[in-house]
Amino acid sequence: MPRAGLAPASVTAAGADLVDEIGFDHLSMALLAERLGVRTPSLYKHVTSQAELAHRIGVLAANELADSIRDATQGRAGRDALAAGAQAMRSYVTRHPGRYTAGNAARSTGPDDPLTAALGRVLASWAALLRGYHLDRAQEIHALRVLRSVLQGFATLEVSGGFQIDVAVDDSFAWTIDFLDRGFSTLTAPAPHPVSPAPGAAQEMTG
Amino acid sequence: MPRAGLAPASVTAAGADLVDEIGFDHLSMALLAERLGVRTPSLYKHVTSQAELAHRIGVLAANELADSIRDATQGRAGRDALAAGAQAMRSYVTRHPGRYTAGNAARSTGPDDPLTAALGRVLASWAALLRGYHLDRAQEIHALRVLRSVLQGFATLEVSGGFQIDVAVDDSFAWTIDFLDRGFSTLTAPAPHPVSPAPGAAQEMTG
DNA sequence: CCCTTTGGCTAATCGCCCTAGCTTGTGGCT
DNA sequence: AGCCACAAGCTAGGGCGATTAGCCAAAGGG
Repeated sequence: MPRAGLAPASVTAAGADLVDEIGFDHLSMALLAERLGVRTPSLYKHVTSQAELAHRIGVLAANELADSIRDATQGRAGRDALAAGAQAMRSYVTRHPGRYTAGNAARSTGPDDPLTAALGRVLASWAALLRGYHLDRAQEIHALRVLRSVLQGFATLEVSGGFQIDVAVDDSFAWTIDFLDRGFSTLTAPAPHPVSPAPGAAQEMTG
Repeated sequence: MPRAGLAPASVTAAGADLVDEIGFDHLSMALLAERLGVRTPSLYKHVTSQAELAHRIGVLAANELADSIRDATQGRAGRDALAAGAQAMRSYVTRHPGRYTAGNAARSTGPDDPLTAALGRVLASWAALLRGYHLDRAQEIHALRVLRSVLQGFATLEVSGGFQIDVAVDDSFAWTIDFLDRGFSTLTAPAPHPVSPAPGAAQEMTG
């Protein structure tokens, strides 16, 4: 009987494909084994437990997401970068809902956990993106959290079917990016004393 | 041997308490039975399956959340209402993370499903809250989705430990409400031709 | 060509969801 | 007070999925 030629990475990859098809919470060792043409216990030669498998899928997802965002925002800045990055994330979540869920479910076990680095990459991308808005330090952290909250919430609601009239979801997403961009932009302008507003802000308010 | 005097509602309530303590994904019939001083199969006299139990907990959570938001926003409008409603939700999620997860995991089975009504109540609260900003119809739905996305995302990230420096989470939340309020407020003002900005907006923009 | 390593298999255990069928409180009716 | 129907709890058991133990063969290096 020939061998299947599996490895931790290939098992993880197959698991990632599987959860995207059947949903993260329906992941089972039996199903994955069947998919790989192998008996269930054989998987344990490559992965110590189902929990570890789920964790690996989560790490994979976080890294793929980080790559997507990095690629999408390359060479862009400000509003363009925001739109591209947000769209990249939304598109990734829509195409890989199972992986994304795995990434959310995974919990970092410590600084050496590759998940820590992977999530850090995503976070760094958002932080870099916000740097284009020249916020002061005090607001940066808050803005970052708002951005993460919106994107996470929107993505979660969308894949879980929380938006009933799904016709307009694309519009809502564009509107959301606009909303964020305007919000972040107007943070850079305000001063404690009367000044002439920044051009973008002026157009928003008076025109 | 005396009877335990259980009922569907009391089983659901005990289950809700349980998931808040151990986390929604650790819910088990065995654990709940033990907690109620009863053998596992006895639970099936009151609940048809673990899935149904989880669903009931989700409905309970959605209704409790709707009540909290309604109570918090009573007699308030505009920014006050937004702050109170958002805070009510955040506080509910923080106190009842298991219930909240159950509410998110639950999927409506149809128009007769009480979950549909319960989620509708929450949605209606947010919609009523936004009505105070006098947005045009076209923007209302987008604004509603942004609001839901932010709150859902923030709550999820907070309970899942996604915000590392948890010292400043309260500040970030206040900042977020401010951000939303400013964003929603400036939507009411813009007109296609020069007009004097609304008082609130003017204050924001000019200092 | 042998031998070590290693990936795959079968057999078996454990835990948990759930069903079947018995037993006995409990509340209503006479 | 006594009887009866129903409902709530219990024990026993089936089934499924994760996991472990231990065997056996395939691959690759000497």
